[in-house]
Amino acid sequence: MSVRRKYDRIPDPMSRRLPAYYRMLQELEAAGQTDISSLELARMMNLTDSQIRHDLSSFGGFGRRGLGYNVSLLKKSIGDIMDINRKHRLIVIGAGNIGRAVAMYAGFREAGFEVEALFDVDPQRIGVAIGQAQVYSMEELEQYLKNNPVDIAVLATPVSQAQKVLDILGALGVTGVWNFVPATLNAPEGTIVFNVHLADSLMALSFRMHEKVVVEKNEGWTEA
Amino acid sequence: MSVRRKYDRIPDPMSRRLPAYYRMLQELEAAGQTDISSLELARMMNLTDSQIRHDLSSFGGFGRRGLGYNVSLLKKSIGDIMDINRKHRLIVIGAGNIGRAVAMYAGFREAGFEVEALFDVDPQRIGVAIGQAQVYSMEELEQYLKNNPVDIAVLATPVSQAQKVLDILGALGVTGVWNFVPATLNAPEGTIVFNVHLADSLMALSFRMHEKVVVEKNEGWTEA
DNA sequence: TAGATTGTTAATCGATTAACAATC
DNA sequence: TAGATTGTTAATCGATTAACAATC
Repeated sequence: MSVRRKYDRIPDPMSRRLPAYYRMLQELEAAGQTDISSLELARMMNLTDSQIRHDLSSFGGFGRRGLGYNVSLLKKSIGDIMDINRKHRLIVIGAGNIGRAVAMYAGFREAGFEVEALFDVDPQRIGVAIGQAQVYSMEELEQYLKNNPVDIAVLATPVSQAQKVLDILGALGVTGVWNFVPATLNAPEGTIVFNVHLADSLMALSFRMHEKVVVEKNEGWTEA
Repeated sequence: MSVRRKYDRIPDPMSRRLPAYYRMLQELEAAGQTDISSLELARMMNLTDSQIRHDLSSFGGFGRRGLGYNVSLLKKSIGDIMDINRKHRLIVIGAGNIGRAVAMYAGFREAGFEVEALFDVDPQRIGVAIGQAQVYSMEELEQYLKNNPVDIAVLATPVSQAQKVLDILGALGVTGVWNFVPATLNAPEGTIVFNVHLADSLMALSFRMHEKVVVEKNEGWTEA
């Protein structure tokens, strides 16, 4: 791939915007829009046009001066950057509520992220089919990974087991972990862990709701 | 509450750290640690001690010079700031995979976020019990909200229905929405919407995994 | 008291925005 | 060509880090 990059590592705020660009371009493509300017896109996404041009040009110019960006081409390019224009194979560790919901959520499959197997220690869960996949015993994990290389493991165990399982995954060569366990984990060398702390976002919502009320009730600083 | 605040609106990066502080303090409290310095906390959370002191002092000094911070007091204070030291009543709109998983996830209930009802249009789902709650018809939503004021609505409908339902929620006076629908929605006036785009974080993980490989294979810039 | 560690201000760093030449 | 809009550099803004006086 010949994408120009101006950073050693893309800044985090910018990497968070990439999926948002992609989603918006998907919507535009579905709506049949073929071209878009940075200004239009900015209005729809609550960003500035300047920021959009800055972001996109840092990957190397997907637009045409005077004409704007081609929706399909830009979507394809951003997809390449994120490496999502191919199938990803996932396994899920822990077949509880969260693990099952991830395995059954059709949206991921549509986006090319396919859950191929789940693993659990509970004999009640082993052998059960969840969506397109099946629950295996944790004891089968090592053999499974030898026969079926996976791209990403979804971590959805109880908190008490999470670090141990993460270490095992790292030792077995899994390089990407999508972690739903609300614990502070140490990533094994060579493994990237992306944390989804659902309760955190719920707290953040509570905080903003509360803050809003305080600000409305009492303009200016609240001094101790 | 007499929390000192130095900002009109707490900066977003800082508001993201508040739940992380809270979670870490919970772990420390559970482990029986009574006091902690900004330096220790920084090491455990991969932050700088300076940032921690800066963050905490902006809410108004919970520490004691020479001694550090009291774990329980700090946890309580941050809980007050986020307004999570009380029960929150939730309803879930859409009793599909995600809606059901949220309703059944014990972690939220333990943190004081209680799902009291779900709503759906599918007659097959109506009347079914999910965790501690029950699925009602969407037609019952308005009456339900009149009788049972809720703090937060979880939006987990199909994409096609999301904006319509969000507008209804706004009109019925719901001030906080925790949105799991992967669409770009317009928040009704007076309603705070917190978006959880699960697919986005999966794409972000894919991006970082891909970026890492590129960087390792080829130091320096890749020019077009 | 001496040592430790906070709270706070100033310095630095990095991300966003503004401006405009390049060019379709 | 004239108008539009990108790509890119410079200016600004905001967040993080450093430094150290205050004080437990």
